Amino acid sequence: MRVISKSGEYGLRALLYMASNQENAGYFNIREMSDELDISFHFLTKILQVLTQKGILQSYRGPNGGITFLKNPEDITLADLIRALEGDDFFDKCLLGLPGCGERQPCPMHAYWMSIRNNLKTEFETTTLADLGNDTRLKQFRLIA
Amino acid sequence: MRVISKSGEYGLRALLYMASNQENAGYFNIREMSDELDISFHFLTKILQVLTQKGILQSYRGPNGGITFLKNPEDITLADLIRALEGDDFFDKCLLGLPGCGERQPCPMHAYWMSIRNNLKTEFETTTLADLGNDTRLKQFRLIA
DNA sequence: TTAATTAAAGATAAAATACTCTTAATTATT
DNA sequence: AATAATTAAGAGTATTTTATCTTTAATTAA
Repeated sequence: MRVISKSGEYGLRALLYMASNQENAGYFNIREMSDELDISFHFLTKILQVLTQKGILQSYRGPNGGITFLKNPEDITLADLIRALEGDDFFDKCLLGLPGCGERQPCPMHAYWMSIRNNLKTEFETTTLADLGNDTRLKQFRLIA
Repeated sequence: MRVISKSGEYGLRALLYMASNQENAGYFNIREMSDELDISFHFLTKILQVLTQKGILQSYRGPNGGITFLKNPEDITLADLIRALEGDDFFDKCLLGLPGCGERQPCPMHAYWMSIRNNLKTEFETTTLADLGNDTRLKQFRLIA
């Protein structure tokens, strides 16, 4: 089950990395992060730009510039991040992909899937980056098979 | 959230259709089904072939041929169907897409995601086509916006 | 003024997905 | 035996999505 795209994966990895290296102070240099996380610099830059536009991160140009959190990690939920990178309707799609499926015209899977989807949504909405980042320091951001 | 591919959607729609029209007896003609469900005949044929190879359906060639259930709808779970069409590792993938992520080398999201994933898996493993097909007769297989 | 950085937009490449076409095999009917 | 109706199988094509790269602009520090 591919739940999120590469953009989502990279964004999540980047934010977890940042959340677990907050002592860093100042701005995170994107080039360094992209090296560290083994993500294409330009691709990562674009992803972080989106998160900046969505009000999750804050950027600063010029020497010693970079990015940092605008909202605190305690206030950024997994759902925020995923909605920003995968689209606002992420948690609202019909399992069968039928156009027009909804309360008024439910598809055969509607009620069943909605309940599952809502559980997932709740889970993601109540988990913050801080929750995840806490003991992340010890863990792997890059695993090589 | 796109959980399943078009193949998965089409396969699920087709099986729900069949499960809710069992009085039909005999074999379901694929051409008719593809018309009814508005799915390309050749594409649907291929999907159903996979399900036949996986031992979920049974086919019969020649005049009045078609497909029917090999296993009973009460014995086909959503998980069976999805595994057949999306791959056996559907419920086992790392949220971050990291190679080598597992118990021995967990990624930062591992424990968290595994628990969510397992709930979903259990849900899908305990829901059969019969459960879903029961009152499907009344519902829409094609919704037009 | 220069160098270091992110911003932005567009171009390209690669991969995955979706779909189509053709031919073969099987079966019923005549 | 011949024909027509079907699914099987595999190859081929098209489309879409995802990922990446390139270039230029804007901003800032030194």
